[in-house]
Amino acid sequence: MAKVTAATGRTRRTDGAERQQHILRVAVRCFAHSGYHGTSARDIAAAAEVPLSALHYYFSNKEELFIAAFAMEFQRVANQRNQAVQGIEKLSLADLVRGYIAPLLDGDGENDNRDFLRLQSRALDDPQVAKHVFNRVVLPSTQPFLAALQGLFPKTGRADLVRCFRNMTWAVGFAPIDPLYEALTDESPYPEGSRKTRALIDLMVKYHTAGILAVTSRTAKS
Amino acid sequence: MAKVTAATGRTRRTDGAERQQHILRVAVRCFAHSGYHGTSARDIAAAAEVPLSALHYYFSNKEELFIAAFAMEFQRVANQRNQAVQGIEKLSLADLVRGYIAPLLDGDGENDNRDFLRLQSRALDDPQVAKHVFNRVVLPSTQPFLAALQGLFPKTGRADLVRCFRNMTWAVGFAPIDPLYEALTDESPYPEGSRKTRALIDLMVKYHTAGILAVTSRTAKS
DNA sequence: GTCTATAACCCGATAGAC
DNA sequence: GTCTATCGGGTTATAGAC
Repeated sequence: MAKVTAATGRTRRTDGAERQQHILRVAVRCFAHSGYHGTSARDIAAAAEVPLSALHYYFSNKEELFIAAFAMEFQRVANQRNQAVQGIEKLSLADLVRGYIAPLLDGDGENDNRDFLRLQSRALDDPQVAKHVFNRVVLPSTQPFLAALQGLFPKTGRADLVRCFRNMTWAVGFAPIDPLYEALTDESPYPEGSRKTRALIDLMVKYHTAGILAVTSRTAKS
Repeated sequence: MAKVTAATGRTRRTDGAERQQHILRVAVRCFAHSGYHGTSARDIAAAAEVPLSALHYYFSNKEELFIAAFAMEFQRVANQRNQAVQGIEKLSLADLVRGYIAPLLDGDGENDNRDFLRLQSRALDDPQVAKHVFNRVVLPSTQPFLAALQGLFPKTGRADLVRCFRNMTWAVGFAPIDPLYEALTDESPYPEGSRKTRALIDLMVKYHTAGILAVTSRTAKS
């Protein structure tokens, strides 16, 4: 409603680039909560306290806004991941898996990653959006992990390694936001406190390390 | 558009119950493809070649239509699953995992389960719909599997077993419809032919059996 | 660059004839 | 039970004043 602050009489954010960032951050929250089709541009404009036309000025349409918001959020998490993995010279499988999983589950201290995880699942809402997002943003960032995995298991076919990688991706992506986990255990799926976070990370690392090992150990026939 | 067949001059389906079923089947396809918010009631009516008001006559509103469509599809798959598991007296972990995974991936001969898997992911589109669908339909059907798992690993905490179960669920649910698998391998994520289907089932059984074993083998500390 | 106002269209749901 | 027609309100996107 009120798009003007009492103090200045001007709009909430004065600098253009900063306002653009502000819109993106709000868009992440809105899209993460209600999905692509479930969020209207008006919802985002209202939540960001900017007029609707500002969204179309900075981002040509709703689809581009979603992709920009997703790309920003994905890059933030990818940076955390890169920090976690770099510096380790000779990676073990467990280190590699932990390097992928841990940043997703314990955040960076300031903001947790629930909105990112939800947003990632929301990218599937629309087939065209999903195609753009996966091809432009997600796909390139998978190459380092897959290359490292292939380096550890040179005799395993790439398709099988991709299956393993995606098993891990989907499971970790939904674990902290799983509505059924809550219904089945009466606990939040998102771990509260560093102790529970560490326990969940350890569980996931154990599970997926063992899964990958089981698939790669005998690659030929069943 | 044309809601009337040339031959009879009457609407496409004459019997009421049959028409209701027809609408449900079409709704599954539509919702599976475009999601809850991405599919309009008009889309479904047009695809089913019935007037829009027929949807509101048989199902009071869009949300109930989605839940009915989901419940029908879920029950079909649950029946396949029960057939696969029953008759096995003393289940091994691998049998249990295979009993869960195989029906999802090889269908029942007539129709494959891709629409079901997509529909399942679409149930997350709207928080309220997700709550209804998970609590009313999905949650009760998980009890037999979880109870059997707990029977195999009585010393492991229930929360950890639920984590394992959901790791498997998410991974298997998205493996056959994963857009990134296609982008990374240039192959369809849905296995074509019985040979590839068997290979995928074997891979998934191996992966998740090993994952569950790794988590349950030492339950105390890392 | 930033706003208001509005165009052009689509949505779910229902009234009421048959 | 089944249809057509429509209501009231929502949507994305843009035109045009400032």
